[in-house]
This record gives sequence, structure tokens and C-alpha cells, in this order.
Amino acid sequence: MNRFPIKVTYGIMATVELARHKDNQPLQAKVIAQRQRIPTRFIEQIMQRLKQAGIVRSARGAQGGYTLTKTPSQISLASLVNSMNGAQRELLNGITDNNGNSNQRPLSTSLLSGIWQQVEEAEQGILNNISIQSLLEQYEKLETQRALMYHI
Amino acid sequence: MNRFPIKVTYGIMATVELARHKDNQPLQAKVIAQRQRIPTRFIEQIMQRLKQAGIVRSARGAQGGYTLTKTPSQISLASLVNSMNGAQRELLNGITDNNGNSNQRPLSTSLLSGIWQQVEEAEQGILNNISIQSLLEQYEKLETQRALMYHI
DNA sequence: TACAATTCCTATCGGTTTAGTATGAATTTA
DNA sequence: TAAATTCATACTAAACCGATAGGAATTGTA
Repeated sequence: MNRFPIKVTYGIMATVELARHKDNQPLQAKVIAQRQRIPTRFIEQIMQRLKQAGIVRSARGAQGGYTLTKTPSQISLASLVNSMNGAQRELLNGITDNNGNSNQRPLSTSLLSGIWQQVEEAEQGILNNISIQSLLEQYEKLETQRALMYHI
Repeated sequence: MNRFPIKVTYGIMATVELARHKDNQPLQAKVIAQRQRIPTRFIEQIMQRLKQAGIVRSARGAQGGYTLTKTPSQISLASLVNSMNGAQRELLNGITDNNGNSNQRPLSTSLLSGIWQQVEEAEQGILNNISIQSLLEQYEKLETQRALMYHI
């Protein structure tokens, strides 16, 4: 039922944790890992991607960590999904889309590319209208709900 | 730019070929393979999936082949995409969705599953409104266009 | 009835991606 | 200088993707 790799979820939740953090002070990868139950070394890699995408900035050394570059309401889910998606290779090498010989591409491609694009745009449309801010609010609501559950 | 594996495209194009075929007479996998430039042994597997999904029926032996079970306008792109998508394992083993212990699923899952579902539904909405019939018409239009190109 | 054509079944393969683990260098604060 | 932290790079196991392979089962036809 989940169309995205888990690292997308991890990237989103890391961003939510940064948004929750007081006064946008640096938050360490280790802490995010603990709070979200993500392997520490794995979240480190994910933070690199978020940094490359310009969503977070980093501070090295003791008392270092990550901070958001924008306010939570300025960060869309779309930007997160797009930064986390895609293979390593593509990101490193740059996308090599051979637009030459477009005349001899199969008819099936001509037939379907417009449809795939429509699907893509529908997805982006949804994800563009969801901000980390709104996600954060829902998240805290869920937390208190769960807390109450355990009190009964 | 293409969010679906090529076998989805192959499945769609195979169905379009069946729709083009006179009077819904049996069409052999080999012929589909030649017309669409798909490896023969690969399209055979794809036809099995289409059969399992109830989109085509098969006739074995000499003069055998595949025919559509419905008219082209009754077949939606959604049904094709859904039948071709998903790993082998899932299809064979049946989906084992452990709905037990849903209480201890991570909060991130609760947070995001609704959104993934929204995306899914948007996609299905688009694909449900495109029939093989309309695809067939566009396909033949493209063919004559390309034929004209070569005459200039 | 033999045979040729066809689907059907199952296994395998090379390459890529995913989700992680491992090792350690570089940087920064205290 | 020591400790904490990010950063860079490489590795791994499992799954997935796009195929290829061998052969069994079925069926029309000569």
C-alpha cells in the first residue's frame, strides 16, 4: 500500500523532528534516530540528502547537528519526497536523458508518456499542498491520542 | 520520468494489440512480441499475468493464442496497471498484511498512510478513466502520423 | 496417430535499488 | 588535546527488474 521507499518516510519524520525542536536549535542525527527508531548510520545518510536538497543545514563538531533552512510551513511534502526519491547514481552523475533520437522512440512511449505525466502531476499536486507544519500538528495530535489510550 | 516498470507498458501494449486484432481472434504471444519489439519469452510471462487478472483468455495448441475477455472500452488502464504491478512473490504467496499488532505500529505510519492513500486514489482516478479503446484510437492516429512523416 | 504449434510452469541470471552496516576522516566546541 | 559531531566512502544481503532457458502440457491438423 506504500508507494514510496522507507527512506522517504524517514526523511519526512526527520524533518518533523527538526520542526518540533525548540527554536530551531541544532538537533543531532543520533537524537532523531532514537526518537524515530531509525538506525543512526542510516539517518546520517538521509540527512546528507536533505542537506543537498537545501532543506536542512548542518553544523559539525560538538554541539553540532541539523537545523531547518525554512519555516515548517514553507516546506512541502513534495520537496521532501522529491529529494529522497531517485537512486544515488542519478543524483551523483546527473540525469543523462538522451534526448537525441527522439524520432525513433517506440510508439508506446509516445502513447503513454502523457498519461504517466498526468499521474505524476496529480501526485505532485497533492504533495505540494501538504506542509511539514500541518504534518507536525497532526503528529502531535496523534501523540496525545496515543498517550491517552495507555491511560485507560 | 516513468513511474512504472516496463512490464506495465508491455502489458498495456499487448492488450492494445489484442484490441486491434480482427474479430477478437486468437493472437499469439509471438506475434505480439514481434509487433511491439518485446522479447518473446518475456511477453509470455506477461500474458500469464493478464490471464490471471481476467483481462485475457488463452487457447493452447496450434492456432491458439490470446483473446480479450471484454470489449476494449470495458478495459481500464487502471486494471492493467494493477495487474502488472506488484512483485511475483506477493502474487504467488498472497499478500500477508499482518493486521494484528496495529496498536504498536509507528506513529509515522499513522501520520502518512492517509496521504499515501490519497496519492494512490488520485492515480487510480486518472487511470480508471482511460480505456484501452481510447488508447487504441490514439495509437492508430500516431501510426498514421508517423507514416506521413516518412513520406515527406 | 504423429507432429507441429502453442501456452504453461519453474528456474535461473545479471544488473540495479533498497535498507542498512562499517570504517574512519574532517571539523568544531570545550 | 579530547570529545562530539558531520561527512565521505565502501560494503552487504535481500529484493526487484528485465530478461533468458528448458521443458511439460495441450491442441489443431495432416
